[in-house]
Amino acid sequence: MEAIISNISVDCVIFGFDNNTLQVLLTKRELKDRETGELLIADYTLQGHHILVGENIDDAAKRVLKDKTGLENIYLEQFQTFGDINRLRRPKDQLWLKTMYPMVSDHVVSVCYYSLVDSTKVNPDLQHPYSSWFPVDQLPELGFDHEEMISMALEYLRNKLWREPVGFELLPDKFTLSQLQSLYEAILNTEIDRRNFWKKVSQMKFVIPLDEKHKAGSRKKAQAFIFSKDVYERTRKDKLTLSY
Amino acid sequence: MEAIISNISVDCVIFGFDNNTLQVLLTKRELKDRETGELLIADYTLQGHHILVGENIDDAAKRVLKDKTGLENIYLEQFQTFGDINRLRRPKDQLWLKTMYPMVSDHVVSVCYYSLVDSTKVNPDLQHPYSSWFPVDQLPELGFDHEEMISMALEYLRNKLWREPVGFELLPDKFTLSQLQSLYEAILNTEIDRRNFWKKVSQMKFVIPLDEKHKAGSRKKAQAFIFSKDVYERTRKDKLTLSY
DNA sequence: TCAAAAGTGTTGACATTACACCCATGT
DNA sequence: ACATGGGTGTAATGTCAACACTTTTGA
Repeated sequence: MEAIISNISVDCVIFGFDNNTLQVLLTKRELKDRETGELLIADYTLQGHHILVGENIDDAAKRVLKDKTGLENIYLEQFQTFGDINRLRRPKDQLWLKTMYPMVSDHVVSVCYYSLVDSTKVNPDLQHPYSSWFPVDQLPELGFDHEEMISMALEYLRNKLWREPVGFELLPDKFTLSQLQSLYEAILNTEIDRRNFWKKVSQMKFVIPLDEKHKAGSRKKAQAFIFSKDVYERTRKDKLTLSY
Repeated sequence: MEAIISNISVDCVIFGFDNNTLQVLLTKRELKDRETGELLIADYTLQGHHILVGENIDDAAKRVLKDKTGLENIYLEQFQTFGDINRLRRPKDQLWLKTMYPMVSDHVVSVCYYSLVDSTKVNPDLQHPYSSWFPVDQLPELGFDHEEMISMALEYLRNKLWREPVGFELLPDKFTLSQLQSLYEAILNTEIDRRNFWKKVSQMKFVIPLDEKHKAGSRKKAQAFIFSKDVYERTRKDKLTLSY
């Protein structure tokens, strides 16, 4: 077992997309009284871990992700560091820490990342028996300050989606326009006109139509598309306007 | 002297606006050989400090700001945490740390903030004899990874300026439209048509014309404006579009 | 009187929005 | 045959970019 740095951790908000809903991967946290068997704590937390001695924080986040999803080389972005001295001070969190990690410092600063994964590639049940997906708008009870982390991650994701084509990270390599549209609708929590969305997307040179057709649960077969990061990088123009 | 947490620090990129230029406040770092008097290190760094035991990281940033500028309640935003194990590994930085702070950990994670100040309210020479303002596009040699921090802070500031009216933090309470315009031009590094800018700004209900006239170095007196945060908060509508 | 900055409107191009019908296919 | 989602065009509106002349006033 490698040595941890006890006052710095990383937490990962792992987003996936399924059933036309934006989901978050959470891990169950349970604590029973040793004698009575009474459930003292039963809630969920994000995936996180302390950083190791000699480990970059970005690498710590990648490690957590690999451990919990089995995935590597996925979209990962640091969005905020939580360093309030009271962030672990709720009684149930104190109870959890005292019981499970008695040696860990009382003031842990957590560097938070969000990552976007193609949820068809993750099988949380196999990877980690206590993990499961929850829709972002129907979260269970959460430990620590993880609810705040998720809502802040979502805010960052929304802002990012608005400016950069990160949504594709959440879809399989090949996708249809309606999948893409419902992804945008789910993340931005809005409705989009299908024809206008089509028009917008067809201007994006980096969304490339394939010859293939997809029978994505629909009656009529829909055209499949892929996202080309390469084309995106080459054709991006950093427009600046004055608009707020 | 209060106890510090040796592996966590905050660094502040303090932006000001003067001479129609976006400026950064930097502190001189000098190290001379004790015997020969030879200058071993002569460069600049950001303002930073380790967090104290029992101190929130946001409060640590406020403390650094207060110490270096004398100002309180100013715009401050956490933008990124630097946690690479090699970030302090350049020979001159190692020499500096070994000489000045021999007890400090080798792996310091730094939580970075940028702040926006009305530079007319700061007198860095009085506040701190080794501090001075530098235009962001004419930086001196910098210690540690502070050059990267500044360029990342600038990126975050640009994105923010695009979406929210933070620029006013850099101006005196009363300002003219040409001051505001040259602020936008300096930060976004672009030229803006004066008439279009005027049109845009006059739609912003939170930029409020005063009866006063200002003789801001110009021949003709210009109208003075103030920014109302209150009006902004009440009239903001979070528009979402699909545009990148 | 003139140089330098302030103040102001119009037009064309482009982007966004709203909206309705036909098509292909699996049931 | 029909229900479901796929595919497409047009008109109205709003926003952005380009552009030139007059006014004020300090030197």
